[in-house]
Formats: sequence, structure tokens, C-alpha cells
Amino acid sequence: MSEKLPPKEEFSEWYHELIQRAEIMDVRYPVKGLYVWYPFGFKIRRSVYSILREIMDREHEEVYFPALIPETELGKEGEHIKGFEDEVYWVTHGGKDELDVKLALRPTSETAMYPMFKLWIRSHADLPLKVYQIVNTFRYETKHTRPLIRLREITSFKEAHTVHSTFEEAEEQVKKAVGYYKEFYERLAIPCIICKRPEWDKFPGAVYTIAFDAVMPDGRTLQVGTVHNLGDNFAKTFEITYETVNGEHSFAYQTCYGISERCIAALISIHGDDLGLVLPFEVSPVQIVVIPVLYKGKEEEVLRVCREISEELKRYRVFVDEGEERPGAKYYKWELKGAAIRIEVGPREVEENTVVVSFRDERRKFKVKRDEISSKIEEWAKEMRKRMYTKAVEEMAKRIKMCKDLEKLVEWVGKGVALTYLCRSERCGEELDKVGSVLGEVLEIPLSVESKGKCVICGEEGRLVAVAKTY
RNA sequence: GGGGCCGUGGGGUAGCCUGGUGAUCCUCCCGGCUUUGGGAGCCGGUGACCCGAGUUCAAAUCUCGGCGGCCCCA
Repeated sequence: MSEKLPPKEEFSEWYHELIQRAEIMDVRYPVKGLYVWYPFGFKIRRSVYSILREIMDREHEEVYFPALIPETELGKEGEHIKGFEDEVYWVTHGGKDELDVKLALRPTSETAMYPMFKLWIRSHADLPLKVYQIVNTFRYETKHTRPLIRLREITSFKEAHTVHSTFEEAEEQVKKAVGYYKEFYERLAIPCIICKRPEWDKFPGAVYTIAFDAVMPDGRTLQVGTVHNLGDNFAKTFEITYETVNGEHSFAYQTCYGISERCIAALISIHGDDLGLVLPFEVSPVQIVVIPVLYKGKEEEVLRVCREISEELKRYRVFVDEGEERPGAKYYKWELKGAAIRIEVGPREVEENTVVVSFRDERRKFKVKRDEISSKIEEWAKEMRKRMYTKAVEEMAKRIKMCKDLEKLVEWVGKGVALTYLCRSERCGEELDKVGSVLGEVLEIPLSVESKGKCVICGEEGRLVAVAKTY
């Protein structure tokens, strides 16, 4: 028997407790901002990232670049280094000797990759180049660190980097990347706001940045994905050129886009409830849990049926919980851990050739004929994902409010996301950014709203923007 | 950047103000008995005062420093 979780309304406490109790991360590692993946958490990571890999593998190749970047490369792109210099960890010594050239622990890998891209790319035939890697990155965060959300070591940064011969082609790639990320988050049943970040908040060195934001239960947003068009900024710095068909030399155009384990923070936070994790079937470490209801004298028969069911469903991640606890305790335990489908088998079910089934998101119980289970799983999984997505959109809608005047907006930001209109002037943008973070011009949002209106600051023609407190 | 609060078994806590008892309670964990259709009960057991210095006959308790955590404001 273990204690209840704090209610989800107390989001911060709920999140922190759940992360530990469900055995996702151990927060006790003795360095601030670094956390340990438990085996259970790591299984979630693995299935989430295998979706991401599957999507990436369609047109990218996986690579691995070193974690250490020489100061001379990291510092080459002026804007880029300005954006990261306060957060870089430096390796300054090799044993007792001080290094001639300090080595940075990658905060991101542009400056590790692009000097090599210069060597890899000679002619138009080498383009486009599309690669990705899933690696750890380091950032010396000074604000509150939080498991999966704000880390000093991001353990699971999926970063893709592409190189093209024209700006238009890079532009196309950005669109594709946005499409991939949409698909990824749809499979996790997580609705996102897709925005074009304002100038002052774009990726350092990029022409522009498109970002995916999830809305957390406390109304703050979590940036869970970014797509950058780098133009030829980095190509000029790192001399990435190619020979055209005509024999001329031209700078290449680049994009990069990334997703980190924040996607798992969103997954947990958006779907979870007062009892714990609710995970889509596809990513649940235990997709189906079978609970035997044992009575003295009838154990053997019930266990035999449970094991048969498990064998029949072995193409999924099934677990028969034969532990000593009573059934009720097991229900709570597997609800905490987000087992998607629960199957209960007791003497009654054995007698009738049925089982009791319960879905983690709904929690109602119903009887199913034993020989029908196997053929229904896919359908159940699909419906469950759909229900979860619909519910997530509804919850999101509750936390987003159209605020056409500034007073309302000021009042709402902090409780949730405000939608409003903003003209393109820098002054109005900065003014609005004082209220909360301007996420940028809204490109897509799973709600219906007018895309144009009057600027909330000056009253001129403006575009739809989102403003929120962010993680 | 500025301010405040707090570090006690694996987790959560009482004790600290006013120094001295076998360091409290819940939970987890281990062993046993008994039970099992939504967090069972009883018995027994393991396990802790963040680190360093100082004050003192005596420090979880007071002082200083370090490290770590949390919160508020900009």
C-alpha cells in the first residue's frame, strides 16, 4: 500500500511525485539538474523515441558527432555563441594539464557538425544532406531545474540537420519537418500550438524559428519542438559551399530541427490524472496487464488462464501480475504506471470463459468473451488514442482564451494562454512581451479563431499571436 | 540580479525557539502468520540528524562557512 498522489490541480507537486513514484526519473542524483532514468522511465523513452526514429528514418540518416566541441568552432558564428555562451560547460583540463584549446560540452551540435559538412559537401550531387542524431547536450541552467523539463544534461536531444542548394528547398524542408513533428505529437495524442517565434526569440543564428508548444495543466506552455530555417548564415560562417551544375561555387542553405525529452514531460503532464500516468497504448511500457483474482483452492486454474492469455497476446508488452498483493492494490499500482489495458481474471471469468477489461483513460469495467480479446486490441488502442487526443484538445481549449483588449490579457496570462492580435512593429511586440512571453504568430492551433484582427497595443492591423507564461 | 525559507532512516515528518530521555509518527523495505472481486490485518526486524569548523562538561538543537533543495520578486 502506498500513499495517494497529490491531486493534479497541484500540478508542480503532482508532477514531481509522479515522476518518482511511477519510477520514471530518480531525482536524487547528487548534481543539480541531472537526473537518472529508471528502467521503467527508460522504457517509455524508448518507445517514444522509436516513433521519432521511425519518422526520421523515412528521409534522414542517423549519425553521431562528438560531445566535445573546440572553443574555436563554437565561437565562429557570432549570433549563435551569443545565444549560448552563458550556458556552456567547459572542459579545461586533461588530467592535470590545462588544455590549449578549451572544449565545450555541446549545448547543441551545429558547430560540431558544420565543419564536417564543409568536408562532406563538394558538389550539388552531395545535396541534399539530411541527418539526425539522438544525443545528450549540456546547458548550465541557472533557473529552477525540473526533471525532463529544465535540465543541465538533456539526455535525449533528437536533432536533425539538413543542407540544401537553395533557400526554397530549405523552406520546403521546414514544412516537411513541421509535418513530421505534427505526426509525432498526434501519435502521442498531444495537441500543440504551432507558432513562428518573434525575432527576439528565434534560434541564435537562424533566419526564423517555428516552434511547437504544449499547454501544461497549470496554463504555462512547454516548448516541445523547434524547426529552424538557417538560411545561408551558418554556411557562410563554416564555408559550406558546393559546385553547381554550371561549375560555379555557391553557399548552401540549411535547416535544423529538434525535439528533446520534454516531449515525455508533456506526455505525462497532459494525459496523467490523480491516479498517475495515462499513456497511449503505443508507448506504455506495460500495454496490457493481467491481474489474477486468486481464491484459496482455485489459484492454479486462474493462473493458468492468465498465462494463456498472456501467451496469446505476446506480440504486445503484456505482464501477468502474480505478486502477493491483493487485486485492489494491483489495480492502483498499474494505474499509477499507466498500463493501457487491464484484464482481470477470477474464478467467475474462468467459469464463464470471459474476462473483465478496463481502459486506463476511462476506468470503466466491462466483460469480454475470452476468444475475442486478441482481435480487439488494435481497435481498442486506436480508440483510446483518439479519446485521449479529444480530451487533451478540450482541456487545452479551456486554458486558451481570446483576449482582444490588454487588460483582459494581462489578467489571463499566468492562468493560461492568451490569444490576441499584434502588428509587426517591434515596439508593440516588446510591449506585449512584458506581459508574458510572446510565443509568436500562430500558424496552427486545434481551435477555430480568426487569423486577423486589430493589434492589442496600437490598434493597427495585426496577426493572431499567442502569449503565455512559459517553462 | 534581489529577497526569504529549509536540509532528520529509501520517501514524508515530529523534536530545534528553551542544548542533556532509548530521536517521534506514517510509509516503503525484510521475515512470519493470515487474507485476496478497488489501496487487508496482526507479530517481529533493518534503517536517519547534509558537510566542515566553532561555542560548550555536553550540539539534530546555538554561531560561522560550504554544499544542496524550495519559494517569492525583477
